[in-house]
Amino acid sequence: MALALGQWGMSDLYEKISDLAKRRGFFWPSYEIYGGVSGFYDLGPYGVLLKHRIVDKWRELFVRSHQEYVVEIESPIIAPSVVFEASGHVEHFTDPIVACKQSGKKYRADHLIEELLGISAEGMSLEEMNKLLKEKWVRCPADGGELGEVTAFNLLFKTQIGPYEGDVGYLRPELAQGMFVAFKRVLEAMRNRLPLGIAQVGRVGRNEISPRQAMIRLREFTIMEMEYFIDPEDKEGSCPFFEERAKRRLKVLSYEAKRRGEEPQSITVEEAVEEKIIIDRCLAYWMAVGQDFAESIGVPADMVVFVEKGPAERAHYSSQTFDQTVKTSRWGWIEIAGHSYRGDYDLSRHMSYSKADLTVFKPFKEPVNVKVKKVFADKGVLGRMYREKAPEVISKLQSLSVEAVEEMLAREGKIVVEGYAVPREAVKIEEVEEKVTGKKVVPHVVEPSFGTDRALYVAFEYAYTEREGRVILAFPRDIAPVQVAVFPLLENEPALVKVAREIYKELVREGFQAIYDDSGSIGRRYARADEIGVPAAVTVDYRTLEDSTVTIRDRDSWKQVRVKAADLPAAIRKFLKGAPLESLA
RNA sequence: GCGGCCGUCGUCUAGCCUGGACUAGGACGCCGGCCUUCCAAGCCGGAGGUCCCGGGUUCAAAUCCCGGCGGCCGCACCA
Repeated sequence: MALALGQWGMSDLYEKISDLAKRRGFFWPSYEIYGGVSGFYDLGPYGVLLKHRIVDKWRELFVRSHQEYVVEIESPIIAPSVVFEASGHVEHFTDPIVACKQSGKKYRADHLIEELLGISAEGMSLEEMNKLLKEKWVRCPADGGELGEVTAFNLLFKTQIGPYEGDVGYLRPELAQGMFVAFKRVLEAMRNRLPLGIAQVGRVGRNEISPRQAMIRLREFTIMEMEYFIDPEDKEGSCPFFEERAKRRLKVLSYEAKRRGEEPQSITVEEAVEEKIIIDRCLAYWMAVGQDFAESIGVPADMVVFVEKGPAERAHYSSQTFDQTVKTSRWGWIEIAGHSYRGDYDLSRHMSYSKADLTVFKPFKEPVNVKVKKVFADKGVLGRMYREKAPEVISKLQSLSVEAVEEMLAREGKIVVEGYAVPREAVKIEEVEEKVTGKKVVPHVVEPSFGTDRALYVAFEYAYTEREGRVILAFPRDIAPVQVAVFPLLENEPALVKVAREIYKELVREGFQAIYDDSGSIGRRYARADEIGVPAAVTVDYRTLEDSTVTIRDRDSWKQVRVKAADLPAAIRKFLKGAPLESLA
């Protein structure tokens, strides 16, 4: 069924899909009547249905089937600037740009430096680039005009919150920060246990400089993402379902192998972890779930490759990232997901910016008694010495570490805190026994993040089939936007039409996404249904009037079976779950 | 952002070079009717076009020129 690639010329398939998508109402460029704005796409009636099914598929695989550990939330698409300052996006999610004062042309400052001066601009600050361009008298390559200041073009969409210009807000470029910011609440609601996955489906915006590639690179799109929080000291316990997919095979291309020019290797999840190709068990496990997801939307197993990103290509927060790529006809291997090990970068940053405690208390199996040295102040002595200043001196003193106090006493025979002298006799260091019931840890995060629109396009590519001059969208049955079509054999036979309409209504009542069609010949209607990928077509014929049976026709084989009309909902349900057509009879 | 190619009913396209007879033609699709006992049959009728947008040249512009927008390809970019 999925012979799609290779069957078509390189750009051929894209053209066909693009036409079909517009013609039948799946997707098209937005704002067409005003000339269009690149980077934005509308989903039409069938496109939305298909997207819902793809999202449901993802939700089933990542959330529902792991519901003991993974929950879904929803957070706003606009955040106050501090959130993206903490996340590093305000600083890092930028390109340096410089404009010619004469022509107004804009250039990437780092590119000018690299091309005109032959100096690598990697890691340079804006000031450094600015200084360098001025020192070397770099002029506009187009007209020799003087260049302005180097500024950072930030890919975040900026807005203001409320009527005050100072209250800058940003449209989120990823969902992750919503989960990090809400982490404490969700953790509490889930009774403070790790591992904890927080998932979300939502729209994000990235103000790309020049987006192209139709639905593949958009300025606004939908992401399906999960932040999976784990105890960094308990890698084994962090992935309790690891065995379920330990033997799952993935095609992986490590950064080192890529540099050596090697091909991706087929390897099991277990082996990839043992051989340290994937640095974390959870990362590997969720990659395997990602593999399942790709296959569930119709991508053949060997058309999915996980490609590791190199140190310079990785995002600022990541210590290992794999792009989950899928082969497409026009754009080659495209990324449908990123799988990142984000460590504790995000939570640590939010802790320092917000001052909130985002650690997780990790109880020991049994409380441990530990002997610790503590600094005690003799309040009597200090009280008499410092009077009303005494409480401050005492608290300062006790905030010092035991080591610092011991060191100072040994060296000077007294302690000086913030200019207050504390004599030796006012300080006591004692060893006390304390009961410790656990410790606080900052969780690490594993993040699988999927682009929904890309998944939708990829599903389209692998579904697109031509047979005998007809187009069939052979989506996996359970993601088909419309599930069942109902036809009377002839359109001008009132008895057939009446029964067919009743059956259609019954199927709608039963919760199916169905269409009714009585226009044109029966063959034409089958063809129409094939073109939007309806897996099952029910036909009411003369025999229906005699014995209340109807035929079900399979989109992919064009074969039919006859079933009792009363059994239709159950039969269709079974069929959509993958039962062979013959088993329905 | 740079360079190349391109932009005509819903879709694909003819016309553009060589301006006028274009009331912009066709095919498919769509809608209505007839016919039809299972795979885009046939017949009849119908709807549907800012010829991407703006400006210029001309008596006259889908057609020539300029600018913009959008698309595709290559380079760059894509935490």
